[in-house]
Amino acid sequence: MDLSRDWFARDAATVAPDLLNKILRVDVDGDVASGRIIETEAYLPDDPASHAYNGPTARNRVMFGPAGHLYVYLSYGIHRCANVVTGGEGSGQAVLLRAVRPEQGLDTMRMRRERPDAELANGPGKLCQALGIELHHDDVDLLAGSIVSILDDGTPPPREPLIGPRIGISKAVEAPLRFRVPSD
DNA sequence: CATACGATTGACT
DNA sequence: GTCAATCGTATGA
Repeated sequence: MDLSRDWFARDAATVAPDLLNKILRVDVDGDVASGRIIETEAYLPDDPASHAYNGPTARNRVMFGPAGHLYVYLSYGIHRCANVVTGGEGSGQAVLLRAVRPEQGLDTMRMRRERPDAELANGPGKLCQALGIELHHDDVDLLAGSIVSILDDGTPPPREPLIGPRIGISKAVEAPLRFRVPSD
C-alpha cells in the first residue's frame, strides 16, 4: 500500500531506518522494475554534508519542497543518485537511497546493467541505472501513483538496523546516519 | 570568466 | 589496494 504524506514528513533520521524493507518501484512505459530498500542515509537540516546546507539552489530546490517527492541529481558527472524528500516543507532534508535488492523486472535490470545479479543495485548510482531512474524524474511525487513510487508490502523495517557512518562524504564524516538491513 | 570538486563506479595493478 | 572517467555546480576573480 501507499505511504502517507505525513509518514514522509517526519525527520530524515527517523524516515531513513523506516524506509528499510519498503519497495521502490519504477514504471517506465509499462516496463516495471522494483527492489526492496536495504540501505539508506539521512541528510539533515543544518548538516554540512548535505546539498541543502547552503540554502536552496537550482539543483537542490526539490529538497525544500514537499516531503515524499524524489530528489535526483547528477553525481560525479556520470551517475545519478536518488533521494526521498523528508521533513516539513522548506526544511531542506532528504534520505539517500543507497541500495536495493532486486525484486520485479530482473530481466530489464540485467539489460540495463550487464553486471552480475549481486551488483545490479548495490550502490546509489547502480540502483538508479538498474531501476531506470533518470534526471527527469527529479521532483516526481512518490505518492501520486507516479512513474516512481515507494510501497509498503507489509514487511516491517528491521528491529535493529545496522547503523554506521555515511559513505563518500568529506564533512560530518562520523555522524551515524547510514542504515542497513542486517545480513543482506 | 576560471577553476576545483564531488552523497560513484568500474577497470586495473 | 589505486586511479581515471566526466560534467554540473559552487565559488572566487
